Amino acid sequence: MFYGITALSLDIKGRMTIPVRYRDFLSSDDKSYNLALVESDEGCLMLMKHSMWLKKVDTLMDKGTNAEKRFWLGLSDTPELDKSGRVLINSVLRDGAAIKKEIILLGVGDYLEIWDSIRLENHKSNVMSMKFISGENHK
Amino acid sequence: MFYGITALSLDIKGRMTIPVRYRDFLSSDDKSYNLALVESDEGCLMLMKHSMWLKKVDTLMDKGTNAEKRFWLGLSDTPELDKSGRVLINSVLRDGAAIKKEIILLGVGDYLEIWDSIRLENHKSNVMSMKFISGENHK
DNA sequence: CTTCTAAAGTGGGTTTTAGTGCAAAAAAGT
DNA sequence: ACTTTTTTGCACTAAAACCCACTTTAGAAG
Repeated sequence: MFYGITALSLDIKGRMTIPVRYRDFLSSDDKSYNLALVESDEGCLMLMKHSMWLKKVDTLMDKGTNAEKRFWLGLSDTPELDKSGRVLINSVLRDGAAIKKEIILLGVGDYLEIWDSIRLENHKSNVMSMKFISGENHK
Repeated sequence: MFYGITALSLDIKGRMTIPVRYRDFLSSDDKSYNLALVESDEGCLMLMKHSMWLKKVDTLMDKGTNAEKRFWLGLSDTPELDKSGRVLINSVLRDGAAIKKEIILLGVGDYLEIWDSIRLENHKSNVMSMKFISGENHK
């Protein structure tokens, strides 16, 4: 299971070094280093095992909506870890999630979220102010 | 149960010495020194037993929202006490809670809160003014 | 259709920084 | 004054950032 927060930076070519503690898990199921990268509708990218992505895609082919297929099939990529443990983040997906150089990697159970560090800060303060406005402690 | 207030300081690498009176409790359940550190939405970090964190996480994996998982899984870390009774506070979490060097540790029942000393002062005066504005004692 | 060029992608080596452990020094408590 | 606890400093290690050179691709020009 993925959890934890890590600050990382992309190199000039848009590659990200995956923290060592995640590498085994990401590659465990089929001995290869195949990954999948999908654009989330919350403003980040999701990084997961290729096998997990495939399972999701299979079920969508059966009974998925167009919109779901567009996300999981269209807005995706299946990169690999290189020998140094790096992944190239497709430039289109990078732009889609406003990812520049400084990023935050969040483990959220089955997958990892890749956030532009500034965008995550904004997301956090949005969530907090939402809570404040609707919470029972207000007024 | 945790209670009480302690002032302490982080070393240059961001490590905090846990007061001795807390150490046994923090490590009692499974003989190991596993802890969990989660970013609170109130501006501090929560430090708790690893087992407590795990219980929360397990329930979230079942029926938690994305936002909740992002919080409890993503904005977390599971550090250990070293032989000197210190914990490394992850640099990203440190930044998230604006923690610099001087910190205040608050025991709040099941867990400990780690506050940047200045931020806690601000928090206290904010809470007081909020109460003044909205409370029944006003005017 | 072929060649040239620029950009994107790949691979590897080096430097820098973060993390860890140990131990001395300082501070606090008895 | 002595013991316990916390702070500080230093040395070593491992991970990630950085840098540079090579390869492949795609598009433009002849």
